[in-house]
Amino acid sequence: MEERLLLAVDGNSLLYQAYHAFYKANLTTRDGFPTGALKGFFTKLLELLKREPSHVLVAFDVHQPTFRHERYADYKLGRKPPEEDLKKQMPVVRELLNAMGIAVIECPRFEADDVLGTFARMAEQQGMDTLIATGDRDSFQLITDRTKIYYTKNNSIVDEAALHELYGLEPERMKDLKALMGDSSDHIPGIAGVGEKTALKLLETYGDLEGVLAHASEVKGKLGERLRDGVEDARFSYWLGTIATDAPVRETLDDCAFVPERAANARQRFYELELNSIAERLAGKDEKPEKPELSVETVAIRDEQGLSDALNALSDADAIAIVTTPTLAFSGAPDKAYALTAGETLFDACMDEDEAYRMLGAFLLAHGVPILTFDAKKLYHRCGFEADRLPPLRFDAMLSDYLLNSNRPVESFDALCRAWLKSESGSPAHLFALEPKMTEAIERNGLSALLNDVELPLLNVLFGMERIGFRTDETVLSDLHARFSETAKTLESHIYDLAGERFNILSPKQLGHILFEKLGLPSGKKTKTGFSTDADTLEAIAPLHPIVNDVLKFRFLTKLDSTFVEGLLKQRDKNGRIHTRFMQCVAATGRISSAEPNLQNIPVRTPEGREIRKAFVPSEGNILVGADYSQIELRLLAHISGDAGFIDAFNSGEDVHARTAAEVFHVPLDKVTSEQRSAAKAVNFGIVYGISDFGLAKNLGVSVPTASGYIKRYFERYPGVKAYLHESVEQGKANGYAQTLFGRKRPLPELNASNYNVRQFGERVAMNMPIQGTAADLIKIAMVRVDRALRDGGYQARLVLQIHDELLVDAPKDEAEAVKRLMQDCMEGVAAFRVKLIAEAKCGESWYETK
DNA sequence: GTTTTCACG
DNA sequence: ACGTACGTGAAAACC
Repeated sequence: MEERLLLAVDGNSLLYQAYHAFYKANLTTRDGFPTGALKGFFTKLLELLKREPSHVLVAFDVHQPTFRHERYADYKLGRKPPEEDLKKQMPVVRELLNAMGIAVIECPRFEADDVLGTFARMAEQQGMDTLIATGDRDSFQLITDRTKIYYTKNNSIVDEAALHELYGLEPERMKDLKALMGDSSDHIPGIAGVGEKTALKLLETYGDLEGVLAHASEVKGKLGERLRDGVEDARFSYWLGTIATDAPVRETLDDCAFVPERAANARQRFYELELNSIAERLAGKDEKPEKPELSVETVAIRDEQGLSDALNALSDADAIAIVTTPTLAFSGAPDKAYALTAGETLFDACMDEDEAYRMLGAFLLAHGVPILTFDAKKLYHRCGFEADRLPPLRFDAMLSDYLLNSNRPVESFDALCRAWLKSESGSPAHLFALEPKMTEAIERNGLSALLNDVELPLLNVLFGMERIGFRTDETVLSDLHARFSETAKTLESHIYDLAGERFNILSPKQLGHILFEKLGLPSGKKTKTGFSTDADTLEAIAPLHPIVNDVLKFRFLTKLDSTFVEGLLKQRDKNGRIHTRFMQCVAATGRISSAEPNLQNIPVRTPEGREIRKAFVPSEGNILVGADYSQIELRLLAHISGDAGFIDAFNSGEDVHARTAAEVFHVPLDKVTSEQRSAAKAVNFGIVYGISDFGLAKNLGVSVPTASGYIKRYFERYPGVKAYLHESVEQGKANGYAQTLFGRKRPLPELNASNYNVRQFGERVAMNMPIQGTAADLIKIAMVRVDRALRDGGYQARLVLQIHDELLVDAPKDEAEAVKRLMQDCMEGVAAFRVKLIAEAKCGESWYETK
């Protein structure tokens, strides 16, 4: 007959032991969920399962008073509640056991060892052997010829013979031993003054407890006295120390039947808990485990000592991988990581994060160790680095991902890991796996130069610009605020008078109601929620009612005031400087964007708005130097299309829009009217945006056929441009992406859309991206060169702002002229095209003056 | 959280 | 017959 074995595990005992064994390892998941006890528990359990038991059960105490409590209220009062993070793991143990198909047995009012005893006897009656796994010596009383103890404290098997060797006692007499000596940890009193030695001696002499008590009068001296006084205590202790073998359990042995194949069901859950070593051991014999790319163990850092230990452990690492979300975490090797645990977990003893970054930063600079990270610029800020002393950056996953798919703005490191690895969590250790994968993709797509020579150096430049900030003049801003808000207030009451009631002018809904319903003005286009009230619509009806211009003016002034004046005042630091964030991985074309605040949309087109630029001033004793490219996108269009006529239009050195007008309208250059020039300018821009007659008509305020005629004549005059635009779309369709001269790519999934409008959009993107994107590449390269030239030349001057085709440098006055020339040279010399690149530079006491 | 409007290139 | 310029970010209203 087949050998049958019951493995009965004391869940509480094993879990406590596992918890304390792994406590020092600070094992957690990436999110900070503690997993040390789980790891210890299941490692041991798996070891036990190697004995191939036919039946397995894990018994737990029920968190209710046991029947012994009821009679002895003080019993075990001294026992501490489980620590917080052990508590968190308790339900997970049950969940995992259930997933493995292992019986979890609890018996109300009985303890785990009572359940073990009960099942051991049940097994014996069925002729089965039992192995009880526990770290509790009390269980030794359960030993029989069929029941052995696996003593987890020293991994030994205790059977009758072993027990005899240890104590010289039969299993049954273990209860007697305890009744005499007591057990402080279990609050079993025993007989005062009787320890293990004495108790063993007494039992040797008199056989059992009753024998000892019966002969107490024969014992001389102090000991005899104690025995006689302790009869009650001893008998009560005997009762307390007796493990039940008849607990009213509902489960039967059949419920404990164990099917090893079923245990593999829990594998996924173990992976989720990042207990990969256990998950792998659970794999069935034949099947290949569906293993994540990496198996990482995360060590929690709770305090400065922990951090400094972790850093010490990495002092010889070749590279350090760092992520900053959800908390700081780093790694020196693919299989191990360290993470600051969030404050609410684990005793609330999380160290101050800023201090952690300072310590990490100091370590990185001291060791000069290359780093791998996700968003290095953010990391530099958090570490408090200076732009002239940065650690070597080996890999920035955010930048690489952006170059590989500019259509998909990078949301998070977690999302990136999900996309590139089969991993649920964003462990810093995963960067070691991402680097080769993404670098290979970068190389395969011809993006290495763009990454290494443009984006990575630019990252440092942008960091410096963000860190230094742009000085602002509070007086200018508060004066403007006073002016704008006062004028707005006057307009507001004027509007209320004209409307005959008060309402929220800024609410399109309420404004629409007043204008189009109450005043009966003709409504133009509609939005999905109602009447449109945008500037175009209102300008069209302005002559019909005086309220309209007031509304436009009111909206204009409140926009300037709230978005810019007030917005900027809120963002000034204690030195009056504004630190924008340059977003390097947002725009699909490769441009940089600016946020919090956006310094790339400070007004310039209107006189009132332009005033705001007077608030942007150089540092004390300095001057601002501004330099901007002239018509860079159109020049690129000329170069890329190779259209001889268009190239001539630029190289003639004349006003390109006027020149275009002359050619398209067949008039001498000096006879071009301002309307003709505007039309030509609009067509030029339209080309860059991916022309459509409708869009041009709308922009110029002419009929669609008229606009269509302009485009037709433009293409007749510049056939190379027309061919280029056609070619761009064809290339886009063939490749699935558009690209710049420097190889930057933008995927064009829109070209395959079933929706006509989406496809049209894709075509315009295909036409626009190479131009806008190449211009973005050019100024990025120019920025790297300007920054390098300033540093290499020993200048104090520093870049402070980029606005797509314009750069601003904050320079000491005595450097102004040199910096001006340097900027112009760097910008114009960034590439040699068939059309010369022109950059114009100008100094000023404020940004207002540098135009 | 989404929509509308509008500032810039 | 369709509904349209390209690329951004921020404030306020609205739901």
